[in-house]
Amino acid sequence: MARRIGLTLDRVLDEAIALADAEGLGAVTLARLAERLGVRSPSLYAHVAGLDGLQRALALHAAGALKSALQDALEGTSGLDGLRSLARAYRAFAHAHPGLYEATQRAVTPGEDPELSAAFLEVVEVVGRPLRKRGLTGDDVVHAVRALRSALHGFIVLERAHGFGLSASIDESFERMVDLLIAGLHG
Amino acid sequence: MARRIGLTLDRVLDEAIALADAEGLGAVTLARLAERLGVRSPSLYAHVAGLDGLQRALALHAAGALKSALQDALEGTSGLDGLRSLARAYRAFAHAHPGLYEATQRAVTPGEDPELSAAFLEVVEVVGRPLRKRGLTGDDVVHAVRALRSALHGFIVLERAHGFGLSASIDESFERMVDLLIAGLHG
DNA sequence: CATCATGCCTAATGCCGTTAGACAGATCAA
DNA sequence: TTGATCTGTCTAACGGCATTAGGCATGATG
Repeated sequence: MARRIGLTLDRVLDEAIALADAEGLGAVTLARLAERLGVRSPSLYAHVAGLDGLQRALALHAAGALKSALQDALEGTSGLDGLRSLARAYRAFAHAHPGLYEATQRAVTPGEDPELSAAFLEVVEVVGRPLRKRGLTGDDVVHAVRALRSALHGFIVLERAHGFGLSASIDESFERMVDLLIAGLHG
Repeated sequence: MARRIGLTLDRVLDEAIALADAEGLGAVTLARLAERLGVRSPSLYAHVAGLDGLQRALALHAAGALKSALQDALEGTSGLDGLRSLARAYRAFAHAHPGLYEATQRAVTPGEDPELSAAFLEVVEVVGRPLRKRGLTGDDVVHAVRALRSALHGFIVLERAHGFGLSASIDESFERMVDLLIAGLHG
């Protein structure tokens, strides 16, 4: 009976990512994933620590992907351009990989899972880079990064939840918000 | 056998709210709710249209409660004070009623459920009030409200998910972000 | 060729939401 | 008071989900 399918953590993760991006993180269930992989759901436990482990792996992968996207956006820019480019890349990533971006929101209580915490921290560090370049230091950076992340993340969440009912252009709203942030963040 | 418990939509909702605020919206299941109410879960269907209906009712209630809180915060303020008071009230509501605030995030696809859409729109309208008072009109109000909501909502979500790892004061981060927004929003 | 580890399987458990249908108690008409 | 009807709760049952235990064939290893 159909043994040794050749399942692999990477295969499983790839399929999970595809499913998450196509139908949302909530659609990523072990049962559906197994079906897509031509396997029974208990078989997945050989590669992943249950649903929770899968979601954690997704979050880890998502953090790395987001970090890369932001780094790329910063490449060859300077100062204000960098901040704007970063903001656009952030939203572009969320649009291109909605499920992965969702995975980024996984709550991680302080003590547990230092690896995931570190991965998230690396993303935060990249966001802070253009701010430090502009001369911010110490807690000023932290506060500024928090404001930036809040605005970007909030915008994306509201946008995806169809929270912007009125008819004005959402793209323009985003650009204006970024203008506002850049201006306020010592521009 | 134990008939006519006297269950009521309000009783059900109150218990659901208590559960949501105590353990998060995800903990609000028909099974647990029924147990708390001393009833079997199918009995809830006489009062609520399944889990989805319950969540919708929670969202509706939450929108009303948030709107009231924001209106109260605006009472007797003017201009800049109003905006700051509103922002603080927004976060205070999310802290005091985490489950209810979570219910506020229910995604509602444009066409369906006009009643819920209208309820959410009323909250948005209150947020826009101090901006209109300061002379903003037309799309300027819409864009400004979107920026404001994004920042406030994003901050709250990140805060609750323990997304602010570093040690700087979260309260100060919030005040600074509000400063930034007020300054940028034509202050 | 014999052994063993591994990757997949089936079976079973328990939780969940949901539906169908029975029934007791309240309400109301006569 | 009696009897019919309505309604809120119940039990039973189904299907989907995650998860665990245990079996077994295949591939790797000596």
